[in-house]
Amino acid sequence: MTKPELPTQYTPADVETPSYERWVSEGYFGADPGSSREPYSIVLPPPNVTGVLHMGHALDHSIMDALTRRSRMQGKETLWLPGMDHAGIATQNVVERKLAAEGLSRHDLGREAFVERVWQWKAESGGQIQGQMKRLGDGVDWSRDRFTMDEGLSRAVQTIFKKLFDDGLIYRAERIINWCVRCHTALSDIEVEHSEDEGELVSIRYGSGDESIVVATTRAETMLGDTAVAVHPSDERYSHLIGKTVELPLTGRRIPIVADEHVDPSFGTGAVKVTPAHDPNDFEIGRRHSLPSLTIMDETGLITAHGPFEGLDRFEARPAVVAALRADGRIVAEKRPYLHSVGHCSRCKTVVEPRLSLQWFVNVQPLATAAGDAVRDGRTRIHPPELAKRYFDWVDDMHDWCISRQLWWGHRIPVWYGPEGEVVCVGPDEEAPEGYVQDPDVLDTWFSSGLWPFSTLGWPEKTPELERFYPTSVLVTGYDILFFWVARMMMFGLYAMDGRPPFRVVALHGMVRDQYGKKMSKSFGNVVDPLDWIDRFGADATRYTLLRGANPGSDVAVSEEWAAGSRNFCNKLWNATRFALMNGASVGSLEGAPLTAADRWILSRLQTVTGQVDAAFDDFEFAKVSDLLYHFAWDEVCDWYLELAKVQIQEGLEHTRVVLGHVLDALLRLLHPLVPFVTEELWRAVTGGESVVVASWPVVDARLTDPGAEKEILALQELVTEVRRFRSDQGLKPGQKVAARLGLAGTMVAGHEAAIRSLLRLEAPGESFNATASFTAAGVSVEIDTAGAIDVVAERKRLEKDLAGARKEAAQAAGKLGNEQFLSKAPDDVVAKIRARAEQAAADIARLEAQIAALPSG
RNA sequence: GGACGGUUAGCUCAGCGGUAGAGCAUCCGCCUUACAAGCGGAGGGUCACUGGUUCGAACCCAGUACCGUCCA
Repeated sequence: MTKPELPTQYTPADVETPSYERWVSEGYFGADPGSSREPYSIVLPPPNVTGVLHMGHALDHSIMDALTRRSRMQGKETLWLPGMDHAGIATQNVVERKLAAEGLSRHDLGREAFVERVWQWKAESGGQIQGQMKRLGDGVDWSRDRFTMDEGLSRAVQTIFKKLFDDGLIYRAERIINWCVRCHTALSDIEVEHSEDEGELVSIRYGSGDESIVVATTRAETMLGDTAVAVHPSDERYSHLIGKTVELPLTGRRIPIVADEHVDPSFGTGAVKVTPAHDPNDFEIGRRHSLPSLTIMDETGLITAHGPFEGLDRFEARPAVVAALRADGRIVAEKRPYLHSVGHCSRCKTVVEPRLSLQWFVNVQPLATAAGDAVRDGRTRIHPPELAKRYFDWVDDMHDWCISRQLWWGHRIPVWYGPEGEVVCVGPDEEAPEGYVQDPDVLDTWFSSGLWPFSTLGWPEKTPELERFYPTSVLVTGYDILFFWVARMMMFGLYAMDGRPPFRVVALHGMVRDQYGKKMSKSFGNVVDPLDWIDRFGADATRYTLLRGANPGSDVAVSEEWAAGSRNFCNKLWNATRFALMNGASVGSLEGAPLTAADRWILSRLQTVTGQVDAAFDDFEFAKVSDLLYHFAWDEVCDWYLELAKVQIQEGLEHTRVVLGHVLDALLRLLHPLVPFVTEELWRAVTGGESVVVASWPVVDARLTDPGAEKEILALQELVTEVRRFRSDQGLKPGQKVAARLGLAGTMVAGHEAAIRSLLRLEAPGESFNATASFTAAGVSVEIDTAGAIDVVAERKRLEKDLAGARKEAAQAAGKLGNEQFLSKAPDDVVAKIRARAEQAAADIARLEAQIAALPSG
């Protein structure tokens, strides 16, 4: 077949989109549950329907793509299943903002029309990330694309809700929950982000005279809702007050002083105000002492009742209350600014308000225990294992999960209320009784994404997909969401699938950071857009940059320079292949070919590298995989073998073309999972094959391992490097040819004269040959006619540096060998190694001293 | 306050008991017919600190300091 002439530079934009489209249209990424091959499956952590691709996704996806592409090449029936979640709060916010621009609120539309609007938004502008995933090259099975609000997945949600409800694991209760006054909804603990913020600490005197007590608070306005003051029962300072009442300032109410074990007597004054309706700890104290709960704030954060404060926002009420207390002489101390931990809504960053509210909860205790046990007994392996402790810390101390959200976009809670207060949970295909009204709330988005590993495979139906691909082989995600999302999938998976966990392995990666290891943030201005890199450097370079830094569980620092470096690497592959093709490289049988030492060396190295790459892949060591292949490709294939091959081709060794083809074929296949586009282009050119996507993964051929050839080429490299150093020190231009006499007879590199002369640009000595410099390198005596006086100073410097190195070496070795303890206690092979080193050093010293002595003076 | 991780070349990181490594950056020299997105060469580190274990410690142990992350 004819092979296309390649341009001198790789242009990713020319090949990426057509390649991707061809892969999809050929159906390479489709998974067949009916196949008899070994299954391998990964579900994509569903991005938000509102989301766009960021570097975190790019890393996550590059890893999954590398794993599934390799698995596919290994002949496994590989499923990588894509999809999105409906992102309740985020999506509702987006659509509400659009409505606001039209001067409308969701209430103007009503629930049904609003939800219709959200679907319309999704159809028009949701899921941008899917197009971006294609740019990155994600080999997902698009025919199995799922969305958490789809009919099937909604059915899964309703099914598991009903099951949990019937098992008594879902209940409704009035509790203190995290309330976002902007999103107007409850949040679970994990949707709250804590930060150290500046606030104030105000100490307030309650009561008067002997019967007064000082409490401190950072939320002064909540005193309006206080229903007690609590002290520790054994705190002698206050024992006389326990059981009495004090007057609550500004309100005229009298509130009791109660004794509670949970009060820390060493904190502040040792007395705490108790606001059961607005603080989780106070709520518990209130429960223990049967205190009333007074709600003093509405759901938008405005103070309700209490005279002058009515209608004030909580942050306006705070100074107003403090001012009123001050006027009343109640303020004992004020600390401002006062640093303390404040919770914020993870979606909109508004300060979260603890609020007493009637909500639905999952009793997680039995589920969390099972989730912990699955990892403890090894059914699911967390990688790297150090992170398992964090997982245990989380699942072993999990609080009940608040799952109701006061939103319209999401899975509506399948609970209906009857006219007499009846409560029924309605399963799929069931009808609520006539006259019943459905709960208005929807479920937390995590409730549906917690079902992802099996709802996407068709659960609750017993589908072939579920049978074949569950449990999934590996979950790839960042360690930052190990606690909530992973734990939730584990809980639901074990619960729904008869104790079978959803993944065999959880492989965790870190966060993507900038070149100084700083977190990427909009406010810091160091955010890199992966699409910008894909445009400028190519998808392969973007992926390679991320994978090259991806050590298990640790963060990845990236910069533009490294992306450029990755692009350069792709270009190197391009040009190496171009060279090979220009020289007729092709795949074929090596059987019976007159392989040279160089051929046997590169083939041997290929086996070693293949084995190392496999091991690293199996351990999710993507940085190592990348590094191994980078060095093999660049340093060994390009820098050495191609140069040696030039000589062989010139000598008419035809089989060299096959060796070139063989090595490139394997190298490109090994690299394909990391850099799919450039390898596809080149592999097709070299082999004429259909696609590297469906090519087989290289396997180690132990027969090609050749330690003898490796040693021989190592010696050759040593010699060439030494002579290059001499040339460089002597200011001989790389391209400048000089005459040299080489004492190769009897050395390990005796058969490589042509290669040595070619690599070093050394001509055979002519009649006028006059050695102006001579030295020994790798056991070979080298005499060079530099066609003029040599730079004696440079030469002396070079030799003396080597001599100093050899002397240091000799001293170190002698030190060890002179130590009785070392000789008697160190293993024999170590002692032998040191002895050999001492002998080598001694020989080097003698040789170098002689060379220095032989230098012309001056 | 608790837990975990980190501290190795200018930057980002490997190495985890037997001669300190890589990429990028730096310096010098080269357009040598695959590649200047390249080629050849060079410089650069009391492996945070203090003790301990060991014939031998960047590596194991203890403590200290600083940084980071999560939880409270």
